Amino acid sequence: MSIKKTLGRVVKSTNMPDLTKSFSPEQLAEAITAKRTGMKLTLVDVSEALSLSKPTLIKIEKGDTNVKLANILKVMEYLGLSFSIISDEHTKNNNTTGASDDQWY
Amino acid sequence: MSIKKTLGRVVKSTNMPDLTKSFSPEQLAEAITAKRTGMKLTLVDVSEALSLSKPTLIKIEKGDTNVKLANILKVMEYLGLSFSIISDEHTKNNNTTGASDDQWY
DNA sequence: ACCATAAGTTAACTTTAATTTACTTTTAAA
DNA sequence: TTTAAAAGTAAATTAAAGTTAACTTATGGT
Repeated sequence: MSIKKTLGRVVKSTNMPDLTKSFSPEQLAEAITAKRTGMKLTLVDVSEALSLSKPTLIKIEKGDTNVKLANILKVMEYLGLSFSIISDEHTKNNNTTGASDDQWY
Repeated sequence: MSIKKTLGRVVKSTNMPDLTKSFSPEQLAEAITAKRTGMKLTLVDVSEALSLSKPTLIKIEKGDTNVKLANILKVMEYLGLSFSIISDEHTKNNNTTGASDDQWY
């Protein structure tokens, strides 16, 4: 990690988005950028710490989903973010038969 | 989608994992498999509906994180699953300076 | 206005995920 | 216990993600 971190001026410092809402890629991107800037880390700080290239990190922070999950999880873990899984219960019922045994959804 | 879906016998029908637990790739994999089997869909059903190859789907259901996020999201959306983002607040404090302005985390 | 630092872009290249096809194994219904 | 459908695996090819390195564009402090 770079020594200059403590000397660095305060950068943009994006506001934290509402994390209770259900997921969207843009929202994840915002959360990551907000966390990183809030912790006063540069893209290079993170990219060096995680051995991840800067272009990939930027793709992640732009909400591009054409990125390996592994890389996104590395970044999230490093910044103290994580997912939880939500099951949209009883919403879509595309059964042709109407059979309804053994179903919890 | 295959016509034989209504004729198919009931497959494994894995139990739904506890989604309140903190996120792990394995848990996501379990949730996806549980949802799919609960909806009585085969891997080929899903793979055809989403134009996604069977090997990739299997990687996802095995918890392999070397998969594009886009593909995982396609599957989740189709099955009625989604993420929410969690911020582990006030947990890791790796400041060297102790400076604490402009920080919400 | 200057200047250093961070952010973002681009192109050539490397690595690897994803597909295709075919095959093997497992599963459960008849 | 046969047997057809589903799950899982493997190898070869294709498509695309990831890296590197150099460059351009912001951004903010002095």
